Amino acid sequence: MTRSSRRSTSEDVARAAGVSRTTVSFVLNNRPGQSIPEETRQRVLEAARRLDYRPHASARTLAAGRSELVLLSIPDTRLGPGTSRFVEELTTALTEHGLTLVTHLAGAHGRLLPDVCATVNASAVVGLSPFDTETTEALYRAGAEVVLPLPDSRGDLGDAMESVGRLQAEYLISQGCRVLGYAMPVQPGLREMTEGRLAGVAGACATAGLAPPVVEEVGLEIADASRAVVRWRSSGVTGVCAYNDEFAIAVLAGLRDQGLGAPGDMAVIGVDDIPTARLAAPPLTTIRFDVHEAGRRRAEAIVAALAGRQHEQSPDAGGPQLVPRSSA
Amino acid sequence: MTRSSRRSTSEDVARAAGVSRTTVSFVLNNRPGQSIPEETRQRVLEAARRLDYRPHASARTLAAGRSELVLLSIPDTRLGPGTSRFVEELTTALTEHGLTLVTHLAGAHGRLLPDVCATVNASAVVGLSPFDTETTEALYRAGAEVVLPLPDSRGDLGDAMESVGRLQAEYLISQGCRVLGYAMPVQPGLREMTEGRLAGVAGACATAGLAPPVVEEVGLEIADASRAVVRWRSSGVTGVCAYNDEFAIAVLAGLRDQGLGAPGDMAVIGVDDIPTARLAAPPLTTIRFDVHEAGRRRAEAIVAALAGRQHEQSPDAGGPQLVPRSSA
DNA sequence: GCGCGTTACCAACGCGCGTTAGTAGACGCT
DNA sequence: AGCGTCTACTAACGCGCGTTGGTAACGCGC
Repeated sequence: MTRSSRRSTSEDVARAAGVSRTTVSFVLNNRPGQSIPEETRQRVLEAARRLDYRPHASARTLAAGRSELVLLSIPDTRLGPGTSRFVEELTTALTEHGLTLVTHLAGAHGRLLPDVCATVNASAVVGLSPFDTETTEALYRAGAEVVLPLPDSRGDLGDAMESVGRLQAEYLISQGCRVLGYAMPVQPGLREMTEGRLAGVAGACATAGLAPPVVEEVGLEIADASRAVVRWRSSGVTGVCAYNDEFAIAVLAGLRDQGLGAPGDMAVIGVDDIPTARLAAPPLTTIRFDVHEAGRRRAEAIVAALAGRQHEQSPDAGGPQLVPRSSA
Repeated sequence: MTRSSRRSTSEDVARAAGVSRTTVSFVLNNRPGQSIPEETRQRVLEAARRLDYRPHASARTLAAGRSELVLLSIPDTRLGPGTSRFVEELTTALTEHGLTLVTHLAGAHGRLLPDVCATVNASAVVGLSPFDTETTEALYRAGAEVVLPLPDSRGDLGDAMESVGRLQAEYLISQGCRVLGYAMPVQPGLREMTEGRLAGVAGACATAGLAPPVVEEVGLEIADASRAVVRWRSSGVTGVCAYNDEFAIAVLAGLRDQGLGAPGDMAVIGVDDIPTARLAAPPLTTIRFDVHEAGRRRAEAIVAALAGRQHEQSPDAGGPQLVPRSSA
């Protein structure tokens, strides 16, 4: 395990190529407006390759005054499968633009977001849901150039959430449900998303001339879900939109616990299309949205903002899709 | 959104406190062996607080020659719920030591690990399973001081995997199963973990004087699992250890598809205790391990290694635990 | 031969910080 | 008074890089 001396610097490359450090910098960042003959250029590139040279991020950041780090803040509430995949996509999409994603789990024990932003010196900070004004201010003060989504804008994610809820409800209604229920997580912290989705459901009900959905808080326990089912039944609910697949599966378990079945006694629809959704009894009807697409778009918004450009969101390409199975 | 001028530097603090930058540095890093009167010390701290000063990470890294960034490499294979939580724990544990975790999803499209290591200038690189010698070399060359786990050592995770498998098998055997099956994911990339766990299961069988487990590849599809169930039945298998809860739930679905049930026709046991495990039909017996503990221990190993100390692993505190429910 | 434009390059500054070497002043002892 | 020691600081260097403001060499027209 020869921990070989030290990494090579642009100085080393310059020496090896027989040019100055400046020239090396010009070549490697292929700076426009410089006249560098092909021969020299090749010599530098070759030397860099041979020495396995990689610019020192901190030095570059310090000199250039901006880093290529993007900080993603995720609420501490156990990140669900949907979020994981989104992070995954965002990471690769940003990588393609030369940016590196650092994810930070915001929570009680961890450091505060602006602190982290300052210590990693991120040039952009991204969240899943909009930051409040105070935090946004603090982030700018901590050195962030770009903060997304901003307090006012709901962010594409917010809108997406609403259309997800709408899609759920519309499908249940199309299947003949006249009274809908909504399975809402007991955990706080998901509120942002929850509210968006619930709003979508309520909207669809209103549009169809139905009463607003009967909201019940549900935990990921059979007993919990079972009680919720009882209450829904007594309210005449025949179709339930769940916050996500995990809660939908809980509702399914609750139904089983009551000796009932989906969709016969109550239709159930989730969100996310997690791997086990198709394995549920009965296989879960759900909403999938193209995280790949979402991650890519978010990444582009970040890149655009960093470049100072205004990024016009491409109009809802790759929106949420219904995945009909047997639970609704 | 007043993007207020610029972040304050130690120079600003020095000016505000009426001392030199050196003194500020001494105070804030409370460097030992310096005699700084309490009065001055307070003046500096107060000024720093008032100016909302936070040292510039890149500058500090550049000067000190080492960063406080730890890079975690995760295989591209969709990170399961277990991994997510581990990352979560590791993040908070490292944060407590003043280190920041950057997670990188290694995969086909992304940049290579040593590249990323160099660009974020990580001082430690951690993986879930040991890196090969070549990669390790490259990481050291990319500037990493600490690479963990090293090629030779299996790492605590490897050992943990084996004991997980053993625990699964021992429980099924204690429940009266004489021929065991193993549900192995079709995806490659999980191989490391899979093999560890399978080895544990095989070991337990051998110890009990039973034949080695009947391995079947399973995908997360009902049809797939159903076929595996048929094959296991024809091999006389009465208990199945699944790679993790998701695959266990698949097996459960496969049993249902064949009109069979657990544990009557075939006992099933998973790993991870994911949220939906208790919601499965029947509720899934599984193995939970204390990720909290694991993350903390890993973090301590990293910190110790960075400090140049040898870290003797505390002997398997917080090992895997059986969570008996009804599927086995 | 001189002036001018172009090409090919480089010295040197500064980013914000940690750190080393050193200094000015107070104090005690001979 | 002179010397040493301790306290309380500070000037200045260098980390590796991007970038500005040059300069030296060369060709070309007159």
